[in-house]
This record gives sequence, C-alpha cells and structure tokens, in this order.
Amino acid sequence: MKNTLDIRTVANRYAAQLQLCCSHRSSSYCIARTIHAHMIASGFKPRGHILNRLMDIYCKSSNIAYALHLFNKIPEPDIVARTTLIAAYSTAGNLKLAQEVFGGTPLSTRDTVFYNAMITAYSHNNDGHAAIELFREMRRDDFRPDNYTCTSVLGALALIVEDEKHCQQMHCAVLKSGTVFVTSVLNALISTYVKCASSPLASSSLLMGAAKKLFDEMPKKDELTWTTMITGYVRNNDLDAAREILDGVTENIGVAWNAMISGYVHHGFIHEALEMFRRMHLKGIQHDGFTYTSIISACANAGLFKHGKQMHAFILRTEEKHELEFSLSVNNALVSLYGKCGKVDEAREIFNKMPIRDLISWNAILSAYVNLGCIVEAKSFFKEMPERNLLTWTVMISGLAQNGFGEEGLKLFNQMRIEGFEPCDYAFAGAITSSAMLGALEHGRQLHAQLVKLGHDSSLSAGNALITMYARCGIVEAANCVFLTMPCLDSVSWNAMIAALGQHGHGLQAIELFEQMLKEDIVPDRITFLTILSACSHAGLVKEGHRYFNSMRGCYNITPGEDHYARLIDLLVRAGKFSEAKDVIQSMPFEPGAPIWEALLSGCRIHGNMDLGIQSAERLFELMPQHDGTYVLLSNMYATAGRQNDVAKVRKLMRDRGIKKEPGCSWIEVESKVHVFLVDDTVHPEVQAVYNYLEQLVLEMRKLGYVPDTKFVLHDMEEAQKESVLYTHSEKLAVVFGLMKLPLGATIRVFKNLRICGDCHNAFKFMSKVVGREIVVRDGKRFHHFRNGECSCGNYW
DNA sequence: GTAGGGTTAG
Repeated sequence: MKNTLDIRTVANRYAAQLQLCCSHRSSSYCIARTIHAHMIASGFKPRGHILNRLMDIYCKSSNIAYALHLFNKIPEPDIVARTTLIAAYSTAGNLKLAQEVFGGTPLSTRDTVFYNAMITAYSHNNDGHAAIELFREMRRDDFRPDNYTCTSVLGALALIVEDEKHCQQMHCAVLKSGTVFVTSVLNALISTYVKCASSPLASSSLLMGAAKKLFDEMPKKDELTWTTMITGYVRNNDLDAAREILDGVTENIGVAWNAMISGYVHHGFIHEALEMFRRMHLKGIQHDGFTYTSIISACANAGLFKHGKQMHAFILRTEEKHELEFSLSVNNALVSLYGKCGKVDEAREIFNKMPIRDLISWNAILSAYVNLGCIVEAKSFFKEMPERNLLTWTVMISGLAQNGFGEEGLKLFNQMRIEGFEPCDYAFAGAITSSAMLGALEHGRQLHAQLVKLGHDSSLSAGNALITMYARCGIVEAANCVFLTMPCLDSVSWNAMIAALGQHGHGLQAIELFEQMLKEDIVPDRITFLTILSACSHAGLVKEGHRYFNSMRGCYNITPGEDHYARLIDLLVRAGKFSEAKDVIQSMPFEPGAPIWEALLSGCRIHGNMDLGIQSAERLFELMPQHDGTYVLLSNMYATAGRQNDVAKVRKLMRDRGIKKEPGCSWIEVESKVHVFLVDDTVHPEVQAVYNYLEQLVLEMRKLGYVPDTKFVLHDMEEAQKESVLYTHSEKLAVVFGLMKLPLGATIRVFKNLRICGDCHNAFKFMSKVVGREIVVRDGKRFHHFRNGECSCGNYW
C-alpha cells in the first residue's frame, strides 16, 4: 500500500515538473531531458499523461525520432498520445504517417481536438482541400467544432481562396456558421484576407481594406493581431502602412517589432531594420531569437560583417548562456554569417559547439567551404553529413562546377538522381556549368532537353548557365538563341552573353549588346566592365575599351579594381601602346600587382619589347616565384628573338627553383564521352593511330607551305628532335582524334588547359584547309575558330 | 494533445 502511494506521489511530482518546464519555452527541452533522465535513473516508468507530456516536449524540440520511440513503447496509446503524434508527423512534413495514425483510430475514441490536429496537419502541409473535406466529415460525424477548428479551417481556406469574390463568400460562410468571434478566430480571418490580398487575381487594396476594417473593429487585440496586420501590409508592399500599425502598438510586444524588422529586411532596407532594433532596445522592448536571426541574416546577406558581429557580441552579453546554446536558428544564422563573410573557422567553431544541429546548420557550413573554394574540405564534409536534401546536393554540385571539377559535378548530379532527388533548376544550373567547364556539349544538350522536360525552362539561373555552357562549348549561336528566348533576363544573363561574344572574337557585337543593355536600363556592374574590356582587348578595339573604362567611375560610380586596370593595360599593350600603358600605371591609386605585370609581359612577348618584358618578368618572379607561366612566357620571348642562351638560362632557373611547367592537356567530346590527351600521350588506347594519321596530315600540310616552328620548344635538343616534340602536343592529338572519330564534315571542338602553342595555332590553319573542316579550340584565354586556312582571332591572342 | 504571426541554406 505504502509503495503504490509513493509511486503516485513521485508521478505527481514529475507531472508538475514537466508542466513547469513547458512554460519555460526555449530551455524546456534541456530541463525535460534532465527530468526524463532522472526518471530512468530512479527506475520510474513514465506512463499515461506523463509519457504523453514527454512525447509532446520531444516533438516540440524537433526530436521527433525520440518521440516516436516513446510512442511505440505505449501498448494502448490514448487519444491524447495519438493527437500529439499527428502533430509531430505534421511538423516533420510526413502527412502520410499522420493520416495512418488518424485512420487507425476508431471513431468511438476520437474527439474534437483530435480532428483539429489532423485538419491542421493538412493545412500545414499545403493541402487546403483535404483540410476542408475533413472538416465536413467531422461535422457529418457530429463532432462539435470549436475555436481551434474554426481557426485551422480559416488557415486552410487561405490556401484555396484566390480572389476577392471567393474571399467574401468565405467571410459570409464564417458569419453564418454561428462561430463565436473570439480574438483567435478574427486573427485567422484577417490572416486569410491578408494572404488573399497578395494573390495576383485579387484586388490587394480591397482585401487589405477589409482586413483593416476587421482590425479596427476588434474589441480585443492580442500580439498576433498586430503582427498579422503588420506582415499583411509588408507582403502587400506597403511598408509605411505597416509602420503606422506598429506605431499604434503601445504595449511591450516584441513580436510586432520582429515583423516590422523582417519586413524591412525583405524589402532590402537593412539600415532601417538595424535602426528598428536600436530603438527596440532603447525602449526596452523584448527581443528574442527571431529578432537576432533576422538581423544577423540580413547583415550576412548584405555583407555587413561588422554589424553582424556586433549583434553576436550583443547576444553573448545580454542573453543567458543556455538560451543561446539552445537556439538552433540563432546559431544557424551565426554560422551562415561567419561562413558568408569568409570566416569559415569561426563558423566551424560555432557549429562544433552547437548542442543540437539540423540540416540547415550542416548546409550552412557546406556552403561556406564551397564559397571559399575549399573543395577538399567541402567534399569530406559532404560525406560526413548525416542527411542531405536538395539544397545540399545543389550547393555541392555547383561548388564542384565553379571550381573546375566538372566531371565530379556531373557524377554527383547523377548520384543525386539515383538517390531519389528530382533536380530543381539550381541543380541543373550546377550540372550545366559542369558540362561548360568540360566542354561536354552533348552532355550539356541532354541536360538542356531534360530541363525543358521537367518544366524548368523559364528559370533564370538555368538559362544563364545554358548561355555560358553553349558559349564555352564553342557554339556562340546557341548561346545567343538561349539568350533571346529567355522570358526574363538579369545582369548575369547580359554579362554571360557579352562574355560569350568577346571570347569568340566578336568584339563589335559584344559592344553592340553592351550598348543595348544600357538602352534597356540594365545597370552594368563590375563584371560587365571586365567582360566588355576583355571583348575589346580580344578584338583590338582600343579606343572603345578605353572609353568604357573611363565611363566606369563617371557614369556608373564603379571604382575600377586592379582586375579592371589589368584588362585596360592588356588592351593597350596588345595594340603596342606601351607609353599609354605606362601612363595608366602611373595614374593608378595603388602599386601594380601581379595581374598588371602579367598583362605587360604578355604584351611584350607579342611585340618583342624585351626590356619591359624582362622587367615585368622580374617583378613577377618576386611576387609569385612559383608561377610557371612567367618562365614560359619569358623563355618564349627569348626564343622568338633567337636568344637561345637566355632560353637556356630561364630553363636552368626553373630547374634550380624546382618549378615544373604545368603539363599541357587537351580534350574532346566524342559520342558523349570526353577523351583526354596529355603532351606526348601514351595512355589513350588509340593514340598510336592518332600519331600515324597526324604524320600523314603533316605531309599534306607541308605541301601547302606549313613549316614547323621550333622556336616554341622549351627543351634543348637537335632541330629534328624538336620537330617531333611539336607533334606530341596535346591539342594536336585531340584535334586529330576528332578528325578520325567525328562524322565527316562535323566541326572539331577541342579544349586545352593552357594557352594554345604558336606552332599548333599555325598548324591548325593549314589543317583546316587540308581537311576542309572547321576546327574550334578553346584555350585558357579564348576561342580560336580555324576555317579555310585562317583563324578568327586574326593572330591576335 | 489541437489554431493564428515573426527566422535559419543556394
């Protein structure tokens, strides 16, 4: 007897403790866990309403898996347990399991609250029709709807109702239903009006007017009334009206301020949002995790790292430690802030300290690695991740693509589909960029077709990726076709198309498109100017390029960076205007760095300007002694001038410093497969046949006047030997392989990691004439179209 | 045990 009494006392005590911890909001999870641990340790087996309460707490702290574990231990779960479970599945987004629980519950044990939970589950998972249908069923089965039912049904209606007529019918139906108009129901009604107001089919002002009328007439407003009205105006783009509502709030209602802050952030008024927070703090308005996350993420997105960091410091100063520790979203926002501002170590530190993490936390770190180009870290982190979603995959795929790992990007895209994720347009954009990097035109085309099939063809990001893909695969016409048919364009689209024209040597067309962009009031950005300067440089349009450079500051308030100066210098020295280039360098507000000297050196090589060339190379040796390109350019310059002794000196310098020239590597796509050739390749299975065919071609080419140019051979050897070295160049092997394998007459498109060699450039001119086919080579810098003995670059590269 | 508003990743 005594024993049972004791158990009852203990149970009551636990129940009271759990009740208490539910009023403690964010710390409830940790306290509940402690209480639960205590139960287990003392041998107390929770049952009945204590178990239900525990389950509920675990569900609300996003630990649904554990809640389910508890549920499964109950032999005969009562209606309260079942209701909790439905709510849990609903928040987990698993409507199917919620339906199973609902269907498996006999009618005799159901109650109104149980129906409410299922109606809400449908509504939360965007199935308004099912929610309404269940409401009808509930009334047929003679269950009495209450205020909760009414509010949930109104929420469901907001998903279905589209125009004002529909909305007013709904309002009348609510009036007739005999509902008691308590605040919560009126809030839901206002919310429905507000949601319908942003539908394109409805009149926004009419419905917002109706919402405002209800709002004004409400005898008793609670915090939700204020926030609903504020967000309503925010969503309908009336920030002033929203602000007016907030100014009418006299009580200490932090959530209303949060709604206003988030409204400012959404409309890009970051400084107004920050100012709101300042005022909120001064007035002693309660701020919480929502306030912090809004502010922090706004700072992260606007690049206001200092403000974000101040916010972090503020939180650490003012909040109880456990409040911050257990706030998942604040920590996620912080991780994302540090990650986006390039402080991946700090981001990782916060992540490591987080007691609970979700997919958002993992994805934030993954994007931080990817954005910084830390692909090795990103890859191992990706492997470690306990779960992945669509975003995880797209971040990783586009990260691989943008960092030049095209093949791995495509592999991952396929893997993603195998694992059952249907790619969204961003994922397609990543895969398309991967094909662009590889020059895998067939892959790119197939992706384009799938994109259309899955209905993503009007996507901006995918369209922009397609422009770049076709251009980088050598078909500027197809790029233009995508550009012209895209339903809407942004500055990225224009930049991509201008760059496409520039890379293919169509400088005048690039300029034309740039002018059209200006006419259509698209504001050019830093990237636009980089592309237009390159386009001018590739086509030798010195005057035009110089004029555009000068307009940057004056017309568009863009301060030219070192990269812009480098392209201007490149433009000038390619045209042999060395004294003008010197003037520009003199006028620069900073000391010339590596990009400037590189531009000078390559100009000097073209024009044989030895003194300045040597000076530039020496500066580059100081700035980046390990960079192989400088040695190659310098030795080519000596070779062209016939200074073989100096070529030998450069070679010795390279040897002494342990610098190896990056091996040349070229590739070509044949029947959707990418074939790679290295210099002096022995690996490709058909390379012997390639060498044989090349030999035959060279005989024909010589008849037309081709003379091998051994100046460009870096090694010291006999002349005849040097010639044979020329025939091992990777670009020659890839082109010849294409001639052997592709259908007769088809254009050969080859890609090379480095700049095309001078002899190969000359050889392809003759080759194009011998075989009567077009040969397109994309090298590290630009495109060369060889047709009938000429190259589109006009020997100007 | 159930509603209505405010947050976090490309």
